[in-house]
Amino acid sequence: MATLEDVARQAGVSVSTVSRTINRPDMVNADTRTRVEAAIDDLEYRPNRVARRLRRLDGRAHMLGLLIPDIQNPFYSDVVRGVEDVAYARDAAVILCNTDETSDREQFYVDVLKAESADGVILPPIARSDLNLDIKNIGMPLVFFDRRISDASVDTVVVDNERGARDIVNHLIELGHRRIGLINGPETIATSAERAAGYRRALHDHGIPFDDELVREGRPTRDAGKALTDELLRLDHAPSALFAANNQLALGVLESVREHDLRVPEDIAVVTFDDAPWAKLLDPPLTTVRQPSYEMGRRAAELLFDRIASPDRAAALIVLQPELVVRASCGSGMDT
Amino acid sequence: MATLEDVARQAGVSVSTVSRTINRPDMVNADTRTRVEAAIDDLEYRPNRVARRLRRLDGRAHMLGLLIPDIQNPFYSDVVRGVEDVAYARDAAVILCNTDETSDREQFYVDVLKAESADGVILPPIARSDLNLDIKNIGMPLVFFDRRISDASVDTVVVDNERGARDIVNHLIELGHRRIGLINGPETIATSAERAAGYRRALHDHGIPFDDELVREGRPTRDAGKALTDELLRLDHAPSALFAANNQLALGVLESVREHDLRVPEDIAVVTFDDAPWAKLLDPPLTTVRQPSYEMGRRAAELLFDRIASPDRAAALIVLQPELVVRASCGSGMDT
DNA sequence: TTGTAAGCGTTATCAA
DNA sequence: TTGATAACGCTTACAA
Repeated sequence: MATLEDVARQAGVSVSTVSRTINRPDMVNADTRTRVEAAIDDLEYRPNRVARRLRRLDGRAHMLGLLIPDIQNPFYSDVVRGVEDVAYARDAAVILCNTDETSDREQFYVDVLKAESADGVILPPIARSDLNLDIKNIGMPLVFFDRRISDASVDTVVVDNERGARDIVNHLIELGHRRIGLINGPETIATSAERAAGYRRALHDHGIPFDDELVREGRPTRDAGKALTDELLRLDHAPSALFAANNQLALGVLESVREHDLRVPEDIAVVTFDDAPWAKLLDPPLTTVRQPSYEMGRRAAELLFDRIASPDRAAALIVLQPELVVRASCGSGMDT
Repeated sequence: MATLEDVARQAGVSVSTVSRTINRPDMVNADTRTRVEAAIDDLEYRPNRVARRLRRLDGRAHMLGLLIPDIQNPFYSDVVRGVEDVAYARDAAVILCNTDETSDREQFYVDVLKAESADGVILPPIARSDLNLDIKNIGMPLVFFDRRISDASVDTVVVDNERGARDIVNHLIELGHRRIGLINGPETIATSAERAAGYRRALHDHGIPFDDELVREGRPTRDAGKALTDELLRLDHAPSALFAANNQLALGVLESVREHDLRVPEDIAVVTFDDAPWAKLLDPPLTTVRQPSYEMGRRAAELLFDRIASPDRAAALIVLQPELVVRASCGSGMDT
C-alpha cells in the first residue's frame, strides 16, 4: 500500500501538501494539486484509516459500532441494513456486535468500540443499569433505538408500540373477539410494557374487563412463545384470539397452535407484532403490525451522524408509526 | 481513556515495561509485574486497538471483514452469526459489509478493509472477475464461503449443493413425481449450477428425461421466483412438483402457488433449498434441504484464524453436508 | 502556498 | 530485567 510519503515523493512535494490536497483542496495551488492528484491516481493511494483514526478529534475515516441482541432476528437484520446503507453513503464502516443481551458480550463490545476509537454507537438501551451507566460514559456519541428510556438526554428512535398494539387489538375486538390472549416479553423491557399497555388500552376502550389470566410473559424467544401459548390453550375458558408481541414469540405461538390442531381463524385468531416476509404465505395469511424496522436503522444512523457533526444540539426523539397489515388470520371473530 | 504512559507513570516504570507486562508477562520481574497490573486495574487501562493496528505485522487487536450480499437474507444472517461467535471468542471485531453483489459496494468495502488493515476477509467469491483479481491481491488472508471457485489456492467452505439438490429431487421422484419444475438462480453462479446439476443427476438416475421447459432461472430474488413460477404454472403440461433453489426464490414460488389457488401437496408439491424457521409452520410443513449455514460461518472464521496463524499452510477446502428435512409438502406424488 | 516537525498510542529494537 | 527511542501513517500547528 502506498503511503502519503510515496505520493509526496512521486509528486515532488511534501507530505503535508499531499495531505492538504486530500483534506483541504482549496488551500493548495491548482498546479500542485493536479500534480498530486495525478500521483495519487497513479499509485492508487488510499489514506490509511487506522492512522487517521489514531489522531483524536478526526472527522474522517468514520467507524460506527452497532450493538444488537442477535442478527438472526429479522427485526435486527432490517435495522442493521438501514444503518449500513446510511453508513455506506457516508464512507463509514460499521462494526457489528451481537450481544445476546448478555453483559459479557456487551462489555466486550463496549470496550472494543472504545479501543477502536469508534465515532459513535447505535444500540438498544441495555437492561442492566450499571452497564447502561458505563455506556452513557462511553465518551462517544450514542443513539438508542427500539427501546426508549426515561433519560431524555440521548438521541432515540423508537416505534409507537402502544399504538401498534392498540390498533391490532382493536381490530380483533371489532371482529367480535372478547377473550384475547397476549403472549409478551418481560414487562421490564420498555417495548413489552408498551405493547401490553396498548393491549390493555384497547380492552378498556371497549369496556372489556382485563383478565390477567390471558396475559403471559416470558423470555422473548420462540420456545417461550410456544410454552406460554400451550398454557393459554389449556385454559378451561381458552381465548378466541392470540396476540404475539414480537416475531420470535410469534413463531412459538404459531407452532403451538398448529400442534393443538387448531384451525386459524375458525378455532382461534392469531395476530402478531412484527411483520415478516413469510407472513402472507401462511394459511391463512397473518394479520400483523408492521414496524418500520429498516427505517429505524436508517434514522438512527442519520441521528448519529448529525450528532457527530453537532455534538451540542438537543437530543432528538423520533417516534415512528407502525402500520396495521390486515390479512386473514382473524376471521370474523366470535364471542366465546 | 488511560494510555500506556499513564499506567507507566502510576506504576513508576517505563512504557515499554508496561507494554511488556501486557504482551510478554514472562519477560518481566514478578514484583514489577504486580505493580504494573495494579496500575492497569486501577486506571482501567485498555490498549488502544487503533494504535496497535497501526504497527504492521501485529498479531493483536484483530479486525475481520465480512462481505455478504445482504444481511436481510437469513442464510447470510446465519453465516454472520457463525463468524461473529468465533471472532468474539478470539477478541476480534468484525466489520460487516453488505454488497448487494454490486461492484461499487464491493470495491468500497475492499478499500475500507485494506485501509483498516484488517487481518483478513471472509466473502463469497465475487462474480466480476476483475474485482476477484483485486481481491486476490488484497494483501491479506482470505476465506471464501458459499461458492467454490476453480482456483484452489484460497481457503474455502461450501456445502455439497449437488448432493443436497439430488437428495431432495430423489425424494420427490420416489414419491412418484415425474414432472419437477426447478426455479433456480443464474447458472453463472456456482451454487446454482451445482444445484441444477443435482437436479439433473436425480432425474437421470431414475431414467426421467430432462425437460428444459421445466427449468427456469433468473435473479435469486423473491420477485423473480414468483414470476418464474407463474411461467411454469401456465404451462399446458404443468409440473406436479416445484423445487425452489434457495430461500428467496422459495418465497416467490410459494407466493405464486398460493395466488394460483393450488393446494399443496394435492395439486402441487413444493420443496426448497434452505430451511427456514417458518418452514414447519406452513400448511403443510415444507420439505427442505437444510444448509448448515451457521456452521459455514463458524468454519470460515476458524479457517481465517488458522491462516493468520500459519500463512503458509496449504489451502483447505471444507465441504459441509446438507440435510434433507422431510415434512409434508410433497404428498405421495402423482404422475401427471 | 508550501514545508518542517510534533503528536496520536502502541510495539520492537537495541543498549544499558 | 528494564528503559530510550524509532517507527507505524496520518493531520495540523507553526514557520518559512
